[in-house]
Parts: sequence; structure tokens; C-alpha cells
Amino acid sequence: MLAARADGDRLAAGFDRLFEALRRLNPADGLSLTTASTLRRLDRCGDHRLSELAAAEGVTQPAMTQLVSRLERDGLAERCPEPADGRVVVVRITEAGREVVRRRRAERAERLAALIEHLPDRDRAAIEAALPALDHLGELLTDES
Amino acid sequence: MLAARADGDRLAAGFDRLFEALRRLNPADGLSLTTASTLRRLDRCGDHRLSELAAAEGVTQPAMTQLVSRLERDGLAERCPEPADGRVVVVRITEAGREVVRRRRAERAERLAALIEHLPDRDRAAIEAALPALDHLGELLTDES
DNA sequence: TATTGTTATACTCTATAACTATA
DNA sequence: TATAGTTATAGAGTATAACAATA
Repeated sequence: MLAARADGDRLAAGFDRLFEALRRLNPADGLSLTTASTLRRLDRCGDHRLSELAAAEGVTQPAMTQLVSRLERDGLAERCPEPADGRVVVVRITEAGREVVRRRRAERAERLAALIEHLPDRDRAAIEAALPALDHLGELLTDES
Repeated sequence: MLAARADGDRLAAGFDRLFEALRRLNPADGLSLTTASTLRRLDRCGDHRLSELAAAEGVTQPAMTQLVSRLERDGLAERCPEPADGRVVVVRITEAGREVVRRRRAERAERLAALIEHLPDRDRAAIEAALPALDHLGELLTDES
């Protein structure tokens, strides 16, 4: 078992570098990290109110207003009225938006696969074994329940 | 052993979510991801020419000129002349800059440790076992040899 | 002439504050 | 009054193109 403090430091140093690496795997298609994350959220978890999206992505409401406007302009999402409450805007991903999510994930998968070929077998096995745990760690932070 | 294609997809989906999670661990101290990455690079690998930094961080030379100007303005790095070639600018991290790197890493470590406590023992063990492999994966992308 | 870095200009993305519409 | 969202305005960060200095 891990002693929380000392291994927190080790983990932080390791994840620091891993984060930098993953950042470089990001497709250079002009979508900001927040935009891509918002699209993935809409794809995975369905419709959200605009204020919910802002809170979930950690940006202000005006920032999310503009982000959604850009998504709408590019045909990747749409605003839907909420009959029960005229103040509310519900944001929904379009089929074109889902396609963008798929394309980005495929591109990242391709780059990862190319990288993984250069790792020794034992490293690949260790990462494969840790995938469920890493996924659980991801769930703890992304609130996609 | 992993079959490259299929497991590239699995890894990409897992790392997609892990990346989102790690992004949320980032200290909100006003430093952009590129700025923080540049500081870490200077801390880990020593002095760099401005053009080297731009290439390593994947930004243009004018962008790095401005980034370094901001670091200099904030006392986190300094420009040094290169006697052997008057065109060259060498960028060096200051002690204040190193302190920022340490503080950010400590903050991330603290948040990670708090998260890890919520993972079951077997997940923690799997992540610990995979740390060297994840580090190797990071090395493949960040060119910090 | 080629290389290194900076300046000029424009665009994206974000924040805070003020505003509109609905409840 | 309170809430959901938008508009107004300002600042950070980036890119491309043009420029200055050195080799």
C-alpha cells in the first residue's frame, strides 16, 4: 500500500511528465482544450444546461456562452429551449460534433499506438494492468457519473 | 503483449479521461500550460536558446519571445547574452522560477494524495507498479534526454 | 545571404461587470 | 428579488508577416 505523502510526491513528479506527454498528443485541429473537453462531455453524458457546462468545465458563464456560440457557429452543438423554464438554455451535441470527438480520439489512438511500439513489453504490460486504476482515478476528477 | 491497434484505442480512451483529470489538478496560479512547461524544462534541463525553447514547446519564435518576456518581467527567468554569437539569447531560470516549479509540483502532489486515498488498494498498487512505464512513455514525447 | 530574435498586427479565449429576461 | 444567460470591455496568449542585428 502507498504511504499517502511520500508517494503523492512520486506520483506528482511522474504525472507531471505524463501530463506534458499527453498534452503533446492533442490533435492540432484548432479546438482548445476546454472546447474539446466540453464536446466530449456532451458526447458522453448528454444534454447540459449552459450553467452546468460552465461549472463542470471550470469556466465562467460568459466564457461558456461564447464557447457554445462558437460550437453552434461551427455546427458542432445547438441551443435548445427549455419549455419548463424560459430562462434556461439546453446545449446538445450534433452528429457533426460527435464525429469531431471520434476523429480526435482516433487521431490520439494512432499516435499512442505508434509510441507504444517503442516501449518494452514489460512497460506495456504494466500500463495495460494499470488502465482500470487510471480510469478510476480519472473518474474521481471528472464527475461524469 | 499488446496488439498495437486495438490497444491503442483502449489506451486512447483511457488516457483521454486521465488527461482531463490531470488538467484539473493544474494549480490555478495564472501560469498557462505552456509557461509552466517551459519553466519545468528550464528547471530540469538547464539553459536553452530561445529558438530551442520555441521548438521544444511547439510554439513560434515570436510567441516564445513574449513568453520569455513575461517570465523576465515576473523575475522567473532571465535573458543572457551568448558571447560566441551575438544573435543568440540564452534563457536561464532564476531561483524564484525554481521555487514556482517546486510550489506547483507540491500543490499537485497534495491534490493527488488526497485523491489516491479514495482509491482501493489494488488500484493504488497497479498505478505504483506502472509508474516507471508511464515515465518512459512520458520520455518518448518530451525529449528531455 | 542565412540565421536569430524582435516588433507589428490581428485573432481566439478568458475574466469581471453591467445588463436583459424570466421566475 | 433571485436566477439564467448575454453583452461590453479588457487582458493574456498565440500566429503570420515584416523588420533589425549578427554571422
